[in-house]
Amino acid sequence: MSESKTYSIRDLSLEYDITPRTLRFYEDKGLLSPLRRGTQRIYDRRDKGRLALILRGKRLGFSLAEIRNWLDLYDVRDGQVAQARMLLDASEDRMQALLSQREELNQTIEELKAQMQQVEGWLDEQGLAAEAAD
Amino acid sequence: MSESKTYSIRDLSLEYDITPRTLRFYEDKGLLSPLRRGTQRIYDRRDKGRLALILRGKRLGFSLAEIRNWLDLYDVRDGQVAQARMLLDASEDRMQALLSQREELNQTIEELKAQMQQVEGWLDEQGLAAEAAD
DNA sequence: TCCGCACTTGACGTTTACGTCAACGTAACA
DNA sequence: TGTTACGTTGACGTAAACGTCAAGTGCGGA
Repeated sequence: MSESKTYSIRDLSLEYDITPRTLRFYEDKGLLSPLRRGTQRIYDRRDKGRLALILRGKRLGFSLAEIRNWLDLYDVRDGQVAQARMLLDASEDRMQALLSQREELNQTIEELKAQMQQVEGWLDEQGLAAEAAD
Repeated sequence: MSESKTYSIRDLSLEYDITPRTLRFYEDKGLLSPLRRGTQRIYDRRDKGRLALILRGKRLGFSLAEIRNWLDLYDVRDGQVAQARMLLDASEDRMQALLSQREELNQTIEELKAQMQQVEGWLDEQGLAAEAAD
């Protein structure tokens, strides 16, 4: 039973709410490379995983070019030690980028929180003033 | 002494490492509206603050259109209570977006960390095997 | 007064990330 | 055996975010 689950282009486009065009575009850019059954694309579990990574990368604001460079970091490979070292180095670079993005995100969140509290405080004052006017 | 600090287009482009073209583009899109001294743009402290927010928004992956909608949330305004309520509602929406982005970012970080540990583990095994071969 | 340099406004070009046809193949189903 | 649905490959279109000229304006210094 090596009946591994596979997906048509429509399956994936429905599940992830993207168009088939998008999937073909990602393939064209070297982000995906599904098998073919005749002329038709047939995606497997690995393709699906990569697609999920791609879409999350996009939501985090990375370009397809950056994402393509990083996708391999998630492929467990059977390379040599030297390859593994380079992989680790690249991973550390990406980790740094992610951490600094988290820093900026945290700052943005804190600042917005402060702004909101300020407006809330002002609203409370107005409420109290209205009460006092009774 | 209301000598508030101001900046030329070049000042800001150098400080934030963007081109003057970019600053004019942002103005065209309604993100900035510096004063004019004759025909020249003259940016003040508030403009500079907005620019910093714009650039951070970009680094976090938001479009200029989104950023424009959110910039006003950071302007302390002298509006009515109804205005303040709408402001708070909009702020909460944005806060939700930021929090869920942080969630995705954290997941990405955790997954990459796991991958890295896996590769490190493999490297250690190789090291031990080499030692044992002595 | 003239030079040079920074600034200005168009206008068109470019890259990224797809959308949108057109024209065709194929596979299942009544 | 049609026809209906889904799939394919081009080819061209488009929105966002600028880059890159071109041609003119204004101003402080020799």
